[in-house]
Amino acid sequence: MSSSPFTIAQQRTLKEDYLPDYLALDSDQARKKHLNTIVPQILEHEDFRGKLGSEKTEKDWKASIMKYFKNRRQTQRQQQIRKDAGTTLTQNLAHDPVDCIKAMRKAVKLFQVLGHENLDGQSIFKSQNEEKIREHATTMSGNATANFKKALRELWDAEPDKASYEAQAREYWNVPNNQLQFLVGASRLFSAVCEYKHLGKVELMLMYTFAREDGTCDSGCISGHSNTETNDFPDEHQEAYKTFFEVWNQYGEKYCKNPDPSPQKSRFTIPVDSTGRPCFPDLDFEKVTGEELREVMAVYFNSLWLFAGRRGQPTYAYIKNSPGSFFDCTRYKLPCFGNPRVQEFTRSMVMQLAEWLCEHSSMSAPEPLEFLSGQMKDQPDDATARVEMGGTEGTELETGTDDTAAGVGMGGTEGTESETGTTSKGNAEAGDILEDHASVTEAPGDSEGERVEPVVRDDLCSTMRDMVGSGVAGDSGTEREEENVDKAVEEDLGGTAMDRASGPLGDGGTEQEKDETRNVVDVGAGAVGKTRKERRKQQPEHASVGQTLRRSIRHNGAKETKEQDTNPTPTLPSKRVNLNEDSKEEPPSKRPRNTGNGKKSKKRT
DNA sequence: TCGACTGATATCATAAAGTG
DNA sequence: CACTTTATGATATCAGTCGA
Repeated sequence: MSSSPFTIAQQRTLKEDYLPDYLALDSDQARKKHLNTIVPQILEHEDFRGKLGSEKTEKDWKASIMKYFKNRRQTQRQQQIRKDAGTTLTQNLAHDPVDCIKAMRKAVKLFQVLGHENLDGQSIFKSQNEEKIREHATTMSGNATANFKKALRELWDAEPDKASYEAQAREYWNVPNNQLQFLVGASRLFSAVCEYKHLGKVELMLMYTFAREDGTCDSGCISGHSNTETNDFPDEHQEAYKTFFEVWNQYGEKYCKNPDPSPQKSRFTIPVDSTGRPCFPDLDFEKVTGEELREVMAVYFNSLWLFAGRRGQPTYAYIKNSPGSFFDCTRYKLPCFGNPRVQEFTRSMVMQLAEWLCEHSSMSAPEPLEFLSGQMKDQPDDATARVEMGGTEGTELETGTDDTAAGVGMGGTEGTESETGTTSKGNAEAGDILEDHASVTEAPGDSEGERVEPVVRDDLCSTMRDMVGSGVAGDSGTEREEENVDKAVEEDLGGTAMDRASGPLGDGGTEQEKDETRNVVDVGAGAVGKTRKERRKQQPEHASVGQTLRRSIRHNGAKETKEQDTNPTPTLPSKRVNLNEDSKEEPPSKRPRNTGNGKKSKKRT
């Protein structure tokens, strides 16, 4: 019954053209008189005349129209009553302890960005094949809910191309986004803590500085107020804040700034043949150290992997277990295979494989090794696989700003992580993102190769003000713009992940030179990363109210910036509580209370 | 044991129509 | 006209299952 008898256009006409005047009248008599005037007009309106269904007589339609207005009047009245009676109640909702507790719990999860939800190939597979899995589940006996998991397991086990899913999973993993998530979480937590009132009246402000791999720092603050009406400190004391901010920036940069991110060029290069296929370089094994050999090999496989149109990095484990799925075993009889960066792949195995590659996969070889094409084959520009690799790990390969770049989202090699602990490039920063909607004029895409995931969501119900500096601390403090993040660019959430594993040295990926004509791959000769599997993904959450984020993106020492890539990554697997959904949520104070009537949940949008 | 995921169910706001 | 009833949509919550 809630479905309107009128079409969308008719509803719009009623609502926009006629309703305001009707509701503006202040007496029943005036409304009645007005109604008698407008109903005939409406029936003659181009959206209505001849467009009202035959299921009702004209008299009935006239009654429906009148009813529409009367119902609206009734709704207006009830809302007014509610408002009058519950002004304080509404206020209290913002401070509802239960809501606050919930917010805090969610925030805690957010802070556990690194500790939740191992996002792996299977979860990607699940998200992309939900229907298929569901169908499969229905064919099984027993509990449907439980069957979903069984079905998933079965289909996943049977999936021949797990590697591509694994590669995709790696893309959802990067530090900049973790930083954003941290801010979202902090913002929400501050709000919840302040509103919970367990601390009584409270004012909070968190100053932060994040380091970016391109040498810049990203500073800002988060505020929380027990009274949401309270101004942020930076607003109320702009000069003082500006002064403080300068000092803070100096402090933050002192301790957060990363070492020179310039790439370390290697003395080795990965040659590329006329078709763009990377070939194994001719090496003098007498002059190559074991570590260098591993590195060269790793980069070579990365290049080859990308050349095949695959994403991420080679999934060595899967390749090893199912070589036939990844290359033509009849043509290429590798003596052994494994991740050259891990010690489990022994020195002798590395040598064995290197010798084989030198013989069978060099520029002079008739049939150099080639991976079977992956699902990215249709993506342009990846033939040369972003071959510029200044640094060490394959991470450099993914520095392309273009989402179509094959080398997207490569963290460390599978099971590999930088031992430097420094995060990789991909400065798809919250700031960048948020700056978009904060209307900051200064181009924020301050890092190259950044993989900007437009993960802006409106879940940051706080306001975010960016302070974009260009080397002068706090120099733009007055440029703050406040804008409800609800209005923020909301893109595909796919990119909430980030590469965690970074190149051991240099992270030269930031130095990507997109010279498509280059036909060699510079191989960084950095140290081999240690193995450690840490692929995790944070659960997106929404921020709550009552606090403000201010950020300052500092570009000190940043190299030439590139246009931020706004292409969303492949869609992040939709979750029951996903960002999109969450992001639609309004702050408790504004959010309409839960509605529902016991019907089955409909597919969420 | 706990957290995550699922489908099922409960709750509430809203809109259209019915009733006195 | 005011109020009630009915239907629907959206979201929260619950219980069962699985895996770490």
